[in-house]
Amino acid sequence: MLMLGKNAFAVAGLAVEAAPPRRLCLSSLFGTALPETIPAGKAICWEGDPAGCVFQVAEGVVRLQRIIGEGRRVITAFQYAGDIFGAFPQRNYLFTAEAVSDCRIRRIGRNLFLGEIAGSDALRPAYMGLLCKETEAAHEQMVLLSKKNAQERLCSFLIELAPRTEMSGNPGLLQIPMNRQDIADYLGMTIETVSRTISKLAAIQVVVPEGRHNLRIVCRQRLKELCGNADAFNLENCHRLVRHGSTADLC
Amino acid sequence: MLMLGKNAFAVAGLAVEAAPPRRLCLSSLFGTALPETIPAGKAICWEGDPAGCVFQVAEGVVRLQRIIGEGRRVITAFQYAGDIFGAFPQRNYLFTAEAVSDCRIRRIGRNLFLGEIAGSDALRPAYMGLLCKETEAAHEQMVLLSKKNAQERLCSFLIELAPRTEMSGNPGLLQIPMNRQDIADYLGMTIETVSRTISKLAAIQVVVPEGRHNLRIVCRQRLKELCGNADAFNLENCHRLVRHGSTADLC
DNA sequence: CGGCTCGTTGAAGAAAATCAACTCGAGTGG
DNA sequence: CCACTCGAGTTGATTTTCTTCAACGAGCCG
Repeated sequence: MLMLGKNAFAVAGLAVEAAPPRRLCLSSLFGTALPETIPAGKAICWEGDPAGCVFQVAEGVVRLQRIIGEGRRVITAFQYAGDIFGAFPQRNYLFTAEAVSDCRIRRIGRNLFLGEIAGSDALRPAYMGLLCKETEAAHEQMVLLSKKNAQERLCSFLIELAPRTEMSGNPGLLQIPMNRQDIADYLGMTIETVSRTISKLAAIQVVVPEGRHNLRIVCRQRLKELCGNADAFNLENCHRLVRHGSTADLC
Repeated sequence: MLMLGKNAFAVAGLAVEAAPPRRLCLSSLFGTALPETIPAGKAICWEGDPAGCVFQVAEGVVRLQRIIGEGRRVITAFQYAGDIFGAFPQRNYLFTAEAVSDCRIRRIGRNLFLGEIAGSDALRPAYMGLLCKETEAAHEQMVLLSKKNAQERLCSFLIELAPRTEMSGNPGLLQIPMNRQDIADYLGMTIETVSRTISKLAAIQVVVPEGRHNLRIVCRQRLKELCGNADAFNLENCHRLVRHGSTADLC
């Protein structure tokens, strides 16, 4: 039941093929492109290379990463089935993209992509939406890396992962396609800390690991609370604002 | 000589007024707007509010920040004279903007701004360039927060700050308009660690603090090396790529 | 001058990294 | 089918780094 082969992570990408062919949707631009198969670990594009193509994940998971000196790697984002990456109008890729699991991806030329968007009043808002979503994610990640502790980081990751890899028909059971090193490099921690933190969450009965690559969420509410996101604008919050020298009259 | 009042941070914004009135330049869109004076600490716009305006810093420094629960603040970016912010096509602001020092800013309506860009083949690339620069900065910040230690963070900050606030006529002398708490919240550390790290850099003769808000860079080359950025794509680097499971045939 | 904020420094503590041993499970080959 | 191997993951012990708490000092303003 838990025997997962290399190819076992094709789940949750179901909606992509069924996407409506209306040209309102950025996905439709990839409709004609033949999906390529990318084996796990193989690179799709390289940081610094001229950004010739825009990609869509049809199946599997892709990591976007940067390498900085002395073997340090930062994963800036994961891309799941349906996600489009490389669409930012940069001249060169800001990241190396690699398949986390065996993937199928589609690609189209960047000029074609941008041209279609420029020529369509319907696509432009969708494109802007994509850019916004990406920036928002980047900001969220900055907050995570800047202010959250190990447990909050991991919980945030799981909550973010849930809608992407939760098994339909088995709610609460997450697939975790990436290995511990990937998670660590995404969350700015070490594999040991990732491992320990998962164990700790298991100990307090918030999740139950089922093999290396599956995790059952026992108490989603609790998991959300452990993310360290302020949902309530409370008094404490205001005090700090003042302490930081803001004269904002919010309180 | 080092007596800096509240208003003393208007430097380095010299080029803005003199910007060419050609419509090639995004700045020209702000040409008609009257500069508003914003006292230090005052907010310019709020996170979550409808993004009604786009702003340009005419003079001074602005911080873009997010508050998350329990008094935690993250500064996602500083904006200096000439910089445009709030231009991202989000419906709502992703950050609260506050004046670090007394500022003069210009604002124009978001719809006007985006309309002008949509209507001009010359402005669109400039706008795209702005978005790219911002994303690139966000990625750089993720790397910093994810993998750099205190010293590397501070050095990176100083190197980034140098071209913005270095006093013309006195090369090597940086103005540091923001206080220690701002720097700490930008770099994901505490004021104490910021202070200690500056002292340490001073001890090894890389910089010399001159008062609270000025810093002389003694050895810029050394400072750059201490940033922890990989400039060389060295062997070590490749080994790690392999270790991380990449089959990339770079080596 | 005195009070105040901001910044610095020291000492103690906590969190995560590092180093190292061990476990588990998947794949291999007899 | 079972033993073996190897890599990934876990767990423990130790160390490092940064935070936290606390005291002190310097500049600024009335």
